[in-house]
Amino acid sequence: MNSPTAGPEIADSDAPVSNFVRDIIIDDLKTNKFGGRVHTRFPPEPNGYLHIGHAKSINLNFGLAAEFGGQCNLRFDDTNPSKEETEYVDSIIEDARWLGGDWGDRMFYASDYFDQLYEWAVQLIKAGKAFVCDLSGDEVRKQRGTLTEPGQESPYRNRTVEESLDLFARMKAGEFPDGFRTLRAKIDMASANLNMRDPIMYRILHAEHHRTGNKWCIYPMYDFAHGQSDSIERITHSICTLEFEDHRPLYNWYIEQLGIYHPYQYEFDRLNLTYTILSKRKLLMLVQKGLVNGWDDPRMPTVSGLRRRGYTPEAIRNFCRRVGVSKTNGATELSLLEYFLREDLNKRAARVMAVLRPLRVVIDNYPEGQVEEMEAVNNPEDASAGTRLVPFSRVLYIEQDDFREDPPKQYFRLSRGREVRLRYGYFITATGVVKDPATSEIVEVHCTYDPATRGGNAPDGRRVKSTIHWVSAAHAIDAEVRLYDNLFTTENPDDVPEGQDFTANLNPKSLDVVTGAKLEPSLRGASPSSRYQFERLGYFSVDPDSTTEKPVFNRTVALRDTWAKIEKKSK
RNA sequence: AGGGGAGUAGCUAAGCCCGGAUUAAAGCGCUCGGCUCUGAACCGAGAAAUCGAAAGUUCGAAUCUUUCCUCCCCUGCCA
Repeated sequence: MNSPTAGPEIADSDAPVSNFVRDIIIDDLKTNKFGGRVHTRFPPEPNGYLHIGHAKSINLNFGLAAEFGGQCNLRFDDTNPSKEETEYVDSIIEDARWLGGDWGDRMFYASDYFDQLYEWAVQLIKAGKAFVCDLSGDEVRKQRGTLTEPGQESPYRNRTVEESLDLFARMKAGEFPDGFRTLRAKIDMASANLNMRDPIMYRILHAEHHRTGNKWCIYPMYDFAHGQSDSIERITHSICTLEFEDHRPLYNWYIEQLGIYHPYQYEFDRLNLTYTILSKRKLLMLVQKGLVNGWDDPRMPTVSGLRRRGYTPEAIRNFCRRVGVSKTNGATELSLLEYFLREDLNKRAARVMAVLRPLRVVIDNYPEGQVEEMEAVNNPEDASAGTRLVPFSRVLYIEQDDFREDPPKQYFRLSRGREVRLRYGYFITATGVVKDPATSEIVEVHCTYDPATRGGNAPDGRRVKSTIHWVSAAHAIDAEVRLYDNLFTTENPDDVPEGQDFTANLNPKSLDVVTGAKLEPSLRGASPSSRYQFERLGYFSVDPDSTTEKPVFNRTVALRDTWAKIEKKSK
């Protein structure tokens, strides 16, 4: 039985998990580096939907702010109008909020700062730290050098401040076509860090921006926008992923040259999950090619997909906390995520009986036309969930898997001559089967019941080895149930033979639509997105496609299945 | 000698900065047992780590030094 009070292990599970970013913050608080402030930000680019990797970042950034009494902003990194759309910002807001992100009124856009960024660019030109470059994209690439060789300085590098100022103003005024000129920082073409080889600050892009419309035809690069945005928002700890480590010197350079408030960047490892792809580009490809049914397909690792699948924000949050934050790149096992899902659902999901693949059971000695209402516990983990009544009658459905004509050893369920318990019902014993003469498939099982075992207990104390679930045929609701399996068949979907891509590892059996499922009548009118445990099967939630006439359930995750393991081993 | 990161049980990951108080945490996974009207949950036990390798410093090294190995990131006018 579960204890009603929070035990030590529950307190432990809420305790913050030590990580290096947190340690840095604790240090900074100790040395009063930011006057006791902790201010983070979650900075998605609105060019795709959020996925569970972003959830890790959200959890880190908002979690750290909350733990130390600070704040966390939501900021859209929207400096590239050609890839960004309002559909994405809407979904990001919804998803980040669903995950528990609370940014108060601090929702910003890098595009809010375009005017300021432009002024800062002018400031750097005036200081001789930036210049307008007339080189084409190809030429810039050629002159950049390689990993082992230094680059060459642009012939425009030493043009006068006045000329650069004039040209930059004309870039802004729209006098030049896309890609015709750029504004570049004057740093060091010989730097071993490619990001420091006179990086481009602004490029010409005659594209409509989702927020600023046609006001601008020059847009700042990420590097010239991100740190300054952090600075404007007085961010203390700017936490990003590992691939930006190389950018940190540039992040610092801009801030130092500008002489503005200095936030500090720290990098952590992005989340990888086995059997899962977490790349916006690849996820977008799955959507665009119709390999899944949209961003919120329940097989997708997107936040909207997980939500539709039936995940809870708490489960995701606990997972993120447990997975930790470090700088090692590896892949977390999907089973860890599923563990936290089941842990949460076990506490909150009402139990209910549903039969996915029905097999008719006729109880020969049960009075025809009789119906009894059996009392069933809604949630053994939560006494306050109460009980409900489930109708019992002469003809029932049980799971096809729960009857075997030739039971293997260790199979405890129903077979001819064996007695099992119908949960909250009666003990029944199988007496015979009816087969389809054409296919010799079992279509019906005949049983007898023991009237003394009503409710599921034998007064003589005799035991059965198994309890199975059932639904009264006359009272059952028909439903569609969608069973999901991993979207990919391999732990690392990117592990493919030469010349193929990750789609080669797509699991053809990732979706199994069961149309003839039978549900107990209490499920009638179950509200959208509500969650249940179908006893002995798993956790299920109502899909948005569901209607009163045609209920649709998603299997969120199956229950752990020891029998499946035993069966597999004996094969 | 391009630069930047990382290597602790199957996975994730504490500890490393400030060497000894840890028998090198913990969770997941795995194995076994108990309990049970869900083969679930729960409870208990267990296996599992030459701390990437080697050498050095030291009374003492996962922690300090050196060398080596492996993996990841960087040559977008993407973020």
